[in-house]
Amino acid sequence: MSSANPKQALFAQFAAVAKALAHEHRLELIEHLAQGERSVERVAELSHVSVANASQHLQRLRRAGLVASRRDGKHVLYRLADDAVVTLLAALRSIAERSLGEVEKVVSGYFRRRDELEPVSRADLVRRLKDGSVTLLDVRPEDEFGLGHLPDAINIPFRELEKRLAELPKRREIVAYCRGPYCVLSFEAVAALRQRGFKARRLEDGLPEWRAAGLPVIAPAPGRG
Amino acid sequence: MSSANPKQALFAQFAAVAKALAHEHRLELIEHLAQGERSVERVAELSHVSVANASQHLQRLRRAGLVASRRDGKHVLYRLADDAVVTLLAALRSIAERSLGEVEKVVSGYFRRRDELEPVSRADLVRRLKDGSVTLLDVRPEDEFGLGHLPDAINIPFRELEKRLAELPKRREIVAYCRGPYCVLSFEAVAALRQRGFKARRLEDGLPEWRAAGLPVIAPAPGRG
DNA sequence: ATATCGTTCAAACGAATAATTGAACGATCT
DNA sequence: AGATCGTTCAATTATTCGTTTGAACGATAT
Repeated sequence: MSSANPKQALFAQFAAVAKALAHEHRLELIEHLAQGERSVERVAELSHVSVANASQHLQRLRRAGLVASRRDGKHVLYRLADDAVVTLLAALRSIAERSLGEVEKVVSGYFRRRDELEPVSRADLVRRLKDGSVTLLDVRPEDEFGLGHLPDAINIPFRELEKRLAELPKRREIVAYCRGPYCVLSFEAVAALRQRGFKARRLEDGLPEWRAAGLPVIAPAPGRG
Repeated sequence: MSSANPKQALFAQFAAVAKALAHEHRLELIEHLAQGERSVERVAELSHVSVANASQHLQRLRRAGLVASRRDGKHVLYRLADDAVVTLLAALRSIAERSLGEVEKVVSGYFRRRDELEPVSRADLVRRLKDGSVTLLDVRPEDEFGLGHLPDAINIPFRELEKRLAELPKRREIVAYCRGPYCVLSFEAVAALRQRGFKARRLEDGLPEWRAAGLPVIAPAPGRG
């Protein structure tokens, strides 16, 4: 009987955050911002929406406290306000995966034979990096690598992978990672590497999850900040 | 370049779950269902909405895979589809607390002097229960206790607390819990008990969080199921 | 200053969502 | 069968949300 009014206010605030997440474009914007700071124009382009539209969605996210922004010359750079946002997205994903059969289908259909590729967990990777028994490969585009990457990772964007196979060890196991659980780059990379006779596996997570877990990330050189 | 279409579908599914959460009434309905199975009429009453309205909200939640329902005679009983829903709500709460200043104010204002009451963590409680050094007190209404409660807990609804102080130990520490982090019952109970000279603290979480963590819960007698 | 470029604002329209009402449905009891 | 009670459905209205358009703003660069 006690908590009528303030409780309402509380739920209203929680709902405000949920509302901010409740649009596919905004979720995609967040995923891109999870890779690092981005200008409005850039995320608009990555998400295939108009600049004006992206701008409004980003402002909505900012009002909800999910992202923050700063000005850098002509550009306004947006970023996640908090790594906990990645955790929230992971929880959302977990529910969607568990309860919605369709997602399962999409995942297992498009991200083919997911299990066959035996993903490596974060904890495993940490161990293997310590004893030096793996080579860590970041297959994202060069600019995203520049915005932050895992320690000891080498960067060969997926598109250049075939040309640059010589840079990779033939015997040692290779662990590839990219943006996150639903980014296809590392799937494709592992498949390609295996076909060429390399020993390759995927990291289960991407950079944002790694960072959200509090593990060290090589930050960008503080150039234009 | 690779993941245009299926990615969209994925984000659309995630957004569907977020949309289901994006209404304060639905969040409140979920909180009540987190206590255990409830009829439409009952959650409508608890949430102060009309039955028809609650029914529609509940169906929306069901479509999103967040809750499930079954028929029991005249009644339709709803429950959470998955304990992971509690985890998702916790993530939502954590973001809202961190990023929205207003929630902080509400919390520290209404749930007064939260820190002074030194909440007990789940892990702590498990340890203390093992060595038998605490009495565990459930201050929720009797019917909610009946729908599920922590092992070894005794039930004294908050409204009866003053009348039934004799049932509580004077020396041993008492740990009180209720519905969850934003339920006031345990705050009030601890304050009241301390004023009477009892040694009392709050459990940090409520029943739903306990259950979601995979810890054992005394289930209701399978009477009308 | 003027031009240019990235971002935001304001207005407008169509689409989706929420709450209310009263009727319909389903199960139980007499 | 008929009555009753809890739940759902269908239709309505008010409100909110999403996208587009074109203008306005702010920070360079010439």
